[in-house]
Amino acid sequence: MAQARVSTREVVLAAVGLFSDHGFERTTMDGIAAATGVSRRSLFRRFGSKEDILFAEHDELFATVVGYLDASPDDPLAAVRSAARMVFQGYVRDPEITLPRYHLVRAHPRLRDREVAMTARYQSAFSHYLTERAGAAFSLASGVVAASVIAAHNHVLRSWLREPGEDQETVWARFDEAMSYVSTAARPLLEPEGGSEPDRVLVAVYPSGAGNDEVLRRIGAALDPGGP
Amino acid sequence: MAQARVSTREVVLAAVGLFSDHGFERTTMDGIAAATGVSRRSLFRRFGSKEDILFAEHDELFATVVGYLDASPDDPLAAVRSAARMVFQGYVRDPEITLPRYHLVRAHPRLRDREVAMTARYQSAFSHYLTERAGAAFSLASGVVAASVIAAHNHVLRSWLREPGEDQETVWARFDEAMSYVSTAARPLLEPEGGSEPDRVLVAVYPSGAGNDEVLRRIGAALDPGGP
DNA sequence: CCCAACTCTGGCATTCAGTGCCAGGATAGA
DNA sequence: TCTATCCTGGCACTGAATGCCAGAGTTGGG
Repeated sequence: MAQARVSTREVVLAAVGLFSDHGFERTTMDGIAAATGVSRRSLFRRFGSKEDILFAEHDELFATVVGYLDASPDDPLAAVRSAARMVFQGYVRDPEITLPRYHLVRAHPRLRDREVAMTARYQSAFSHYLTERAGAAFSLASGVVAASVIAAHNHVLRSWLREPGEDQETVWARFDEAMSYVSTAARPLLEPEGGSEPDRVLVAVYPSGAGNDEVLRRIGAALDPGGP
Repeated sequence: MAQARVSTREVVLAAVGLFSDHGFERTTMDGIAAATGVSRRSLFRRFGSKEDILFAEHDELFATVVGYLDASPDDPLAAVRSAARMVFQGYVRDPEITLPRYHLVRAHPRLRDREVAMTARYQSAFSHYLTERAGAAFSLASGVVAASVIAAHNHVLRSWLREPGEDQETVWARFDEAMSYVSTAARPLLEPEGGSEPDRVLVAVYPSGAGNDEVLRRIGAALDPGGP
């Protein structure tokens, strides 16, 4: 009768089902224990808290992502971009958990805070990684870049969570587009070309139809307002 | 014997003292009730939860900031920048609460999550405000800009929390510098100059010593890699 | 094969956050 | 003054979370 150990995933799926059916608050640990065959005491031991059951799978992903970053020595920004892609995939490939969790999170401020804290952990990890690679002088830039990448990630993620039935290719295209958008704007912040100290940043926005000459002309005019 | 109602601030200060002295977990609501003269039941009614006592003052600030944003029709980015300044001032002007809270937050993951959730609320408010003003087409940009402003704010805030004794002018100078840094880079994302649709963004970083000609030359080279 | 050390599990008891209910006192308005 | 309303505090209860202990299963060494 060697009852095989009930897997983490099985418990999470059962709990998510109960939460979705009867609400998070109204679901008790005793209920989850009864539904899974795992004792209440063991649930607390293995997951820590009722909330933690909802995010248990996510924690594994976080560990994976951090491990990936640690092993990525080149092109920190590209590594962070890939890491964000891993996170996004973590959601998309497991809708059975992430979709009901999304609806639960929307309904319960407490769970929302928890979700926010998760993404903040990624942001912090990204920021520290970038600072580590780019140097302490870039800690502000690293923080801003990490925040931007996370914001772009969340932007696309939310659209998928609201419309999960959409074509996978479309979703991924949107993700990559958002990542390109933010990482293009971010790269210069982390890699000033010269080694000289306090560089200046120039940002120009111009119509996509404009030729290089026109772009140069406008920038020249902006740099030298008093000129001819 | 009309016992005057104990103010929110008095309760918060007493609770912060207890938390700091005996730890957050070990401080019970009964203890806070005994220390303040407010009944345990009324504490829950007025603050909602033990955690909420720590962040009660902060909630008022949040309401103020959101009200400020709603009443700021012009130059959304400048308004957000001012809002961030208000938040920063909310911390700096009340070290009696924010400093011990910082140390508590560092020690207890749960409280840290709560703090993170607070700043996420600001970020969300900023993002929505920017999207509202700039148009739905800029929702991604709004999210990125809001995240960047918050990141810069938090960057300076953390340095103050670690070194609260520093000269006020220095602190504020650092704050304004960080805000200039991020808002300079962010403004073009929200305000493409022409009305034409999908503009392109150019970001260049160059040594502060470089003359305008040198800057133009480099940009020209970057725009036309195959050129002479 | 056997015993010992270790690990994992479940049951039990306890603490304490959080909530619903109700009664008493203060206050404002007619 | 009488009444409706609000705020407070006491009481009882649910349920999350933790410590303690005992039993079952597993591993490793002799």
